[in-house]
Amino acid sequence: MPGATEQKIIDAAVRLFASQGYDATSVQEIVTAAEVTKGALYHYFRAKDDLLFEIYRLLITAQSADMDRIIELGLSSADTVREILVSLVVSTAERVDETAVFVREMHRLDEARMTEFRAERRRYHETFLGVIEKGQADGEFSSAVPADTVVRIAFGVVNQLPVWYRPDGPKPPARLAGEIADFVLAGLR
Amino acid sequence: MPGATEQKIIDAAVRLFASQGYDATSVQEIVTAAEVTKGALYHYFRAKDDLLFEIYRLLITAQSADMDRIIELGLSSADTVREILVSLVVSTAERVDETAVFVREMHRLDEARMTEFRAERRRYHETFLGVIEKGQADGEFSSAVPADTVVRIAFGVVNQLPVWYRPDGPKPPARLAGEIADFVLAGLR
DNA sequence: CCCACCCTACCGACCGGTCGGTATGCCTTA
DNA sequence: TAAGGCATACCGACCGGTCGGTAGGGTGGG
Repeated sequence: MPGATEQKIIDAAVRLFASQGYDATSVQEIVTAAEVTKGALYHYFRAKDDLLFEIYRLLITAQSADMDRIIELGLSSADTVREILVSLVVSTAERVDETAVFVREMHRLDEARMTEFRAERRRYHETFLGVIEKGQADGEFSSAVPADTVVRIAFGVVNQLPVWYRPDGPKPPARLAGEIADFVLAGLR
Repeated sequence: MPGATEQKIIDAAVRLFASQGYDATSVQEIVTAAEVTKGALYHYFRAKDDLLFEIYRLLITAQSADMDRIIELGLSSADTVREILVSLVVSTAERVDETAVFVREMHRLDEARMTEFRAERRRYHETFLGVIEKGQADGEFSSAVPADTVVRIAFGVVNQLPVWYRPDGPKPPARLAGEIADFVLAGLR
């Protein structure tokens, strides 16, 4: 539960990292945009890359929770896949900047944090994979295309979303999410 | 037709930019890796970001040419889509580093070059879009999901490929490409 | 045949400037 | 009056880019 100053710093960092990149954004720019000073930033964060870590943590925690919640509903495989995709696309559209930073700058994490994140991503990845494999085993989905490729395709669109999605574009996020889910499910028949 | 020294510099730059990012890679690192000196680098390139520009140019030129060549074959919509996807996935797998740099650092181009690249990308994008729309108009493809969403999904996988593809992984590129094409075409029925 | 001349390719010490991070102390609130 | 919650001034490392210089091969006049 970050305080007001902490939150202002993170918000400014996300916005600047998303538009210019991590290295191209100086600490001075961040504090100026957040209307605080360097003293305040280094009071709350030990180093610049703690900001990156915090951004990732917030994003991945929220997404993991969403997926777990959906799976516990115990829907059919098709409905589970649809719900996961829709929730993922909608929540990604709501947080395009965070996602853009995450996708572009993940490799800048140090060894320890990288390992931690890879484990979390892997868990996330394999949960979704499990849903599709179950649907294939039950005969609800076709087995023509291996499940891992389907997962790659699904996450591919989502992670590229910050590249082309614009909040003021013609299609609202919910409609986009529906179209993407339709297409993936069509491919699974 | 770059000379040996020039080529060594570009190769080193691609490798380093892909693994550490553009800003995190110093000119000194590049020349050390390429076994040349700063003098040599600045003899061939006016500035560090000329290297980025050159990397993008090589990549996009090759891919555009591939797509044009396939379209001129005059195959059915389904076969054209399949050929485009297979060629794109295979050529991207062959140049994962270039693609990783392209996807992650494109926003660092200056205004003029950015405009030029957006135009080229748009053309590329719309050519593929045209193929799918034609298939839908002919009744060869379903119109359930709008063509632009399909294009986004297809380019999404390809651009995310550098994140997970490993040349020494279990699936050879051609097989991966086939699976992806199968899935997209299944979604278009 | 040779030597003066030149030109391309390359070298590496150096510079101005910026950046992440720190040291120190004030000031408010409990 | 102690303790967080900041502000300000500053540091040293490093970075992209420059610049005076060199090595060596081609070439043309004598």
